[in-house]
Amino acid sequence: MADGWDLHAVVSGCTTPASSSATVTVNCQTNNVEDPLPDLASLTFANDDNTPFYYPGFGDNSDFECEGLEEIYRSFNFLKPRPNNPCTSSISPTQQEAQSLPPPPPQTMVQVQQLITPQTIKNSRAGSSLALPATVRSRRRKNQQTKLVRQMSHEELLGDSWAWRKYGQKPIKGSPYPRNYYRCSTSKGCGARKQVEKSPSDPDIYVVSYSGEHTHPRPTHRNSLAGTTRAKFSSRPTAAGASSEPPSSAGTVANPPCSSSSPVSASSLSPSTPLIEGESSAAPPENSLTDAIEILDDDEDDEMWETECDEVVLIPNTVMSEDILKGFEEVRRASSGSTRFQTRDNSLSPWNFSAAAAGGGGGGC
DNA sequence: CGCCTTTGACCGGCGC
DNA sequence: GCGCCGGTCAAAGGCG
Repeated sequence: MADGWDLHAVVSGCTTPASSSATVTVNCQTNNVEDPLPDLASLTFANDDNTPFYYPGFGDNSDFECEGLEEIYRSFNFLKPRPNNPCTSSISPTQQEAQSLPPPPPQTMVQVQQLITPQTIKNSRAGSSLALPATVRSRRRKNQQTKLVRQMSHEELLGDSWAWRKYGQKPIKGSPYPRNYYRCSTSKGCGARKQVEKSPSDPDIYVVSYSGEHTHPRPTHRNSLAGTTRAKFSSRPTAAGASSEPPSSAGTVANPPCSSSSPVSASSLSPSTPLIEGESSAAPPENSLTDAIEILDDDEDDEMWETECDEVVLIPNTVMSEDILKGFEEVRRASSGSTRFQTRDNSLSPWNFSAAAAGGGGGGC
């Protein structure tokens, strides 16, 4: 999908009126930011609740023009409420400049369609098809699904404290990488879901889509270690064997393509990441992606830039063990050189991201 | 034993 | 109406 991977998603009806229809655009500026430090500097990392991250440009409802998106982000624990701060008050000069500039090129953006209808709400609230008999599966209309789409780095994918379970993987037409599907496994009946796929335009970036709502508090630790470490290398071809990614451990492990979509298995993380909120929030990733967010009215595409909410959102890296970091290094070395790769213990390979993917961005709303 | 990943099949939405 | 495509299910097998 490369440059054209516009993702149509619907922001879960967490807080948006059922009659609303909007598009959320996440503009990943990461690759365009020469110096991410200013962005990081504008961040504050409090830890007084379960939302360890604070993102500039979000928080103050009175000034925040993208309230809907803010809520979405909040619901996903991407944001932390802040006392007061207008959209522009905390952004760096670089970001301000970006705001004053015309919309970035399409290839740097992810457009998320938000078409919330009563049916959408109904479906999402219903909790998902899981509760339905196999013969009465609830399949929401694709365009009506509410999603929050973000682009993340490997590190960011690692920093998700939610527990995710992979339930599917599909090759996506037009994309060399498969899309992986995860649902929250922290609590039964939790409707939070997550999709992770690798950006064709930048193998180091992952496109993560969140949908649904968490029906439980953010876990302080991952509750399951079982089946998280898969040391064996599977030669089994994946449906999307098109992946050009380095065979990740996981990849190799189970699906290279998969790895492609998500570098680290949440599960693989589980055992080694205690998820200390404070700690995680205090250490922004060097490669944090900087995203500009825009709320767009789907019915008024011509006015897509009208809201001018290109707020920069930084998703700081959370917890990453040394092993994982080392694993990344190994993966990168391997990917740049040989075609065959194996991590020291297989289980920590950044490419083994099944759940990690899940881990990616911090859970659905 | 419980939870995980993998993966083919199934199903429904959507475009033509 | 048909076929493509994406999302989900569920069986099988693995790991701690």
